[in-house]
Amino acid sequence: MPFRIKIPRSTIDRLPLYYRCLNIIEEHGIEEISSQVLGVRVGIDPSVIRKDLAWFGELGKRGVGYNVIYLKNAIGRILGLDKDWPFILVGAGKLGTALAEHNQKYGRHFHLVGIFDRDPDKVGRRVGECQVSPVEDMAAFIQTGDIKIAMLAVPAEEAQKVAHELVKCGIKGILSYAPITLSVPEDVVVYNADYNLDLQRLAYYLTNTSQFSWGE
Amino acid sequence: MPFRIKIPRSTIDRLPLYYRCLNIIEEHGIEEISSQVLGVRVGIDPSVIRKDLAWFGELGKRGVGYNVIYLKNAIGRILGLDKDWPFILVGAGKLGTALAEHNQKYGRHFHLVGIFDRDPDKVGRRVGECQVSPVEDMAAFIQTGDIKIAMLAVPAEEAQKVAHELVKCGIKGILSYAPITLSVPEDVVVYNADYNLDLQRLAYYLTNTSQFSWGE
DNA sequence: CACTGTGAACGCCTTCACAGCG
DNA sequence: CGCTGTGAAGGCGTTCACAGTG
Repeated sequence: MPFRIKIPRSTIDRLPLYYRCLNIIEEHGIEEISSQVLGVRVGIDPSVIRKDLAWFGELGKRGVGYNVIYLKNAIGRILGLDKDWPFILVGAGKLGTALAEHNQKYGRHFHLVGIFDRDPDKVGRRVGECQVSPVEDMAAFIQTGDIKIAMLAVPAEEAQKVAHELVKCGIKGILSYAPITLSVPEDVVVYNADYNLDLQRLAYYLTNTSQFSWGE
Repeated sequence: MPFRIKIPRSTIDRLPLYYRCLNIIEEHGIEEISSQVLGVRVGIDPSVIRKDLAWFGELGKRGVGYNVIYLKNAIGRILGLDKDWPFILVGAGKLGTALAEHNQKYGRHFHLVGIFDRDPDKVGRRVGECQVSPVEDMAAFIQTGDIKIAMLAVPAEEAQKVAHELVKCGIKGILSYAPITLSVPEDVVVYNADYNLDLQRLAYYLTNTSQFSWGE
């Protein structure tokens, strides 16, 4: 159910924050929540929340607030979390390995189904619930499995080449831990998870000590 | 050298992208670069780059472009990378451990100087170049070392409590891998590195296949 | 002549205030 | 009466076009 109108990117970026928060609120057994209270929890202005949600219809009840479970599910559907997203990991180094094992705990809607590495020493190793496969098998795997998402945790030098190959195989979304800007076609989405970027942004705010600012 | 005027957050968010790119360009031995060419490399519109840089003075030469090394250093200074940033890691689980070991390779301006964990089994273990210390030692360590940055890689349940403690000890910037929204005072900056957020945002764009969008 | 620096126009997100409903 | 949904106002970053300069 793609949406006709163009939703602001900033809205989309916030939806996962709401979603994450609603999960916790649900666990607390709370059934209704106002944009006010939710706002405090996620650190976002209530009117922003209402505007964000309004893009997708009337999700709340006037005079009452939002039903926690209903809203959570609605946002889930909007984000596309009503289906399962298989994804692969390229690069089974230290970071890649950790990501793979870490994933077990959290990913409810995202399932790591394959790990690939160039290094023959790593191939065959068991990492989390997968076994590392040689990159040569990657293309076929992506295509037969209809995989759309890839995590990229290879060294800078290889990242662009790998990204290019991923795209060629049909990958449409890349979460990249590589410390370079990837060049990809317009219909492919890249998110940058290189944490040095965030550290540097932190450094800026700590250096220029105004009373900024707030996360995400 | 804090800046008087309020620089747009979006500008600050892009500076590390420029910086990262300029490092690579420098390695290629290129000496001058135009906003045009840099724009292609970082995937950002040239006029945005010029506007961003203009906040900090006249960094380029009209008719010529930007001197790569000079610009790199200028951005480095702006971000506060002319000094070293020691930081600590809290949480020596799978992810924390990987981050610690990964850090060796990249961090030029950020140095991991301490790792803390509650679990006695993990305390004493060697991770990267540090040894895991008990959380009880954390407060003293932060204060005597005048540490300002912390990476947070503890389970969701503990994250808020730990964050609170970090702030109390004088931490001003947190890079959080915990899957919750941290509540911190206004003068503390939090960046969210929980990759489930990014995966969900990816899922949105893949579900609502317009010809969006672009990374970072 | 090439490319930066910049004021002005534009467009978009956020803020605000209140109308609409339960 | 409380809180959402929403049009209108405002603020802010981006885009544009060109003046400025080596």
